[in-house]
Amino acid sequence: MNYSITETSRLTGLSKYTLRYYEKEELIPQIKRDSKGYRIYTQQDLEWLTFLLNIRQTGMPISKIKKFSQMRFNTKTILTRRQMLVEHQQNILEQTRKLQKSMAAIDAKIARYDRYLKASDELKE
Amino acid sequence: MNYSITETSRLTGLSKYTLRYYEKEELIPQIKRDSKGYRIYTQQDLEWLTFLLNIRQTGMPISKIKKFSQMRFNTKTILTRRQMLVEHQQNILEQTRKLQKSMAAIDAKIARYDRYLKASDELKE
DNA sequence: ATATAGCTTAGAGTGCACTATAACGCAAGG
DNA sequence: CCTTGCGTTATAGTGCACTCTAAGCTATAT
Repeated sequence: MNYSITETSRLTGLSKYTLRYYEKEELIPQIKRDSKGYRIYTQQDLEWLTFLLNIRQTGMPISKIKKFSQMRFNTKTILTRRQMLVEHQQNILEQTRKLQKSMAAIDAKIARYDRYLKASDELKE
Repeated sequence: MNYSITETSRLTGLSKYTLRYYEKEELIPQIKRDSKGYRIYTQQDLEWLTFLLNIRQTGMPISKIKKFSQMRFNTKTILTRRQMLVEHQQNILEQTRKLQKSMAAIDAKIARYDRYLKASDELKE
């Protein structure tokens, strides 16, 4: 139920450096400490990190994630947070369109290569 | 049929700085010059830039685009180029999966918000 | 003729997101 | 008792992809 920074790093794929950096940058709350002052990540912290990772990996900048995270424990901010997420969904859709367009362009180029390869192959028969 | 750097910038959305940078970095060939030494982009240059933009915007690093571009006029490299593009398609598929996963996670969070908003709204009736 | 607006170059600066270093502390195992 | 192996902090460095500056050169418009 509780995890050290090493375990959390392994579970999330984020380096220890990054975990400390995210905490300093207020992307995650101040993590609880044990008697030695070591960080103890809870299940809730892990879930939060997992969500952050999703939005981070799809391009939400640190600065926005920071704003979003700072509103986390204030229910008055729910509409604002909702709006931020809706905007990020628009962003994701835009990225998806770019990926599709790029995929199609590459398909076309590969098809051209294959026609060339087939044609030069036939010369050898 | 031919374009100045300003027109090319407008047509591609790349800044003039970036166009010169791409040329210096060999992502595009040495562009033809007019009597004044100004760059003249041909239709073919534009098409190449459009393709580069597609793969760049989907995350292919400059270093790889450079390798790819340098092979462009050598038909012996077609299989290598083909392989690079296939690998980039794998990359695009992976990105697509991440976008979908993130989209689903955001959907779920928005649904949570909406349940909260609905519940607190009902208290006011 | 001179201001404006375009172009050139080499090289410096920026912003982002990490990533690493230095210098240190503690506590359990051989 | 001291090495290993965690942890801490503040701060510096890295890599990428631009982005801009400085200094200068034309050609056309007023």
